[in-house]
Amino acid sequence: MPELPEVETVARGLQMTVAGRKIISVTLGKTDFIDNPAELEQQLPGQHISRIERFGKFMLVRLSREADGSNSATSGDSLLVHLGMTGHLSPHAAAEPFPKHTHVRFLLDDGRELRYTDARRFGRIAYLAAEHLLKELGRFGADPLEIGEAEFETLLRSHNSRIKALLLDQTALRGVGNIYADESLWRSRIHPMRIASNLSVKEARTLRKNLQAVLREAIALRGSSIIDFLDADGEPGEYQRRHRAYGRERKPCYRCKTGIRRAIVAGRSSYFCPKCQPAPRSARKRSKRRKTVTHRRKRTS
DNA sequence: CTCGATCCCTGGACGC
DNA sequence: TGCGTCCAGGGATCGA
Repeated sequence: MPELPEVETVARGLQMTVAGRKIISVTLGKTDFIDNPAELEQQLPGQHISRIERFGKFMLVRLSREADGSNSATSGDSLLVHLGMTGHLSPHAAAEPFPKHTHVRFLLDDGRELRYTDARRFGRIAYLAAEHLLKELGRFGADPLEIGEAEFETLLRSHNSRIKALLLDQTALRGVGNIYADESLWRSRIHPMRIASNLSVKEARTLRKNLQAVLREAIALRGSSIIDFLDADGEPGEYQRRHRAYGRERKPCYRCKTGIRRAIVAGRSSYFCPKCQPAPRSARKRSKRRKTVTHRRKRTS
């Protein structure tokens, strides 16, 4: 499940291996996850890949009509690529047979093919001219690695949603997904159902620090390989070995040995330590009768 | 504004 | 061995 660290890893790999190459042709398979497939076929051949960067969970393939994309002669057009859950983008020898679920093949001028494979097709590819790109990118929130303390504080204060939901909201912060949300909350001892605006100043600082630390450490280890994430060289990441909460249901908390719990928050599995990350009152089972019946009973299970 | 539900999609795990 | 069922989850969308 590619989140910020995994996408960063792939983008860096591609920057090393395919930046500067010219796209000769484009071959499409299934296109229901592509915004404008015909435009890919029309616009891409002849353009150069000037640079590959990460933007949230997107990869941004910057294109140029010139061989040297170093200056602003770049067309400004870009390919926006989201890996969804199971997307892969990596170069291969063009002669190598391509696997099932290979939906886009960019033939490069050095005999290789940049291939996009995605079994579930939860990903997205869009060819965007400069103006549309800016508009598209404008929908997203701050980069979690760049956001400052004051801005983070303001963000939390202005949302009454659960902190987990806020972390996952790409229009609030771009790039955080389920794994790193849970990991940063565990480190910060904050329950995923806490209301963002209710966090103390100290908690907000702690959370921002831990979120950034988790993301940086994960990038250094080339991401987490949970299901089938592989970097651009086809190598798995190592960060899954460092997970302290995510995927550890019933396993002992690394701090207090209490069994890690799993609950659905913001529609996603959320893992947390019930002792280190105390639940807010608002997280108690919501009953439609709660307004009138204020009884409390012993915790069940 | 915020929530949950639903859908998209396929493969892997699991039970029988 | 094979089949049915459930689950994973990023994101869009819709109704409450």
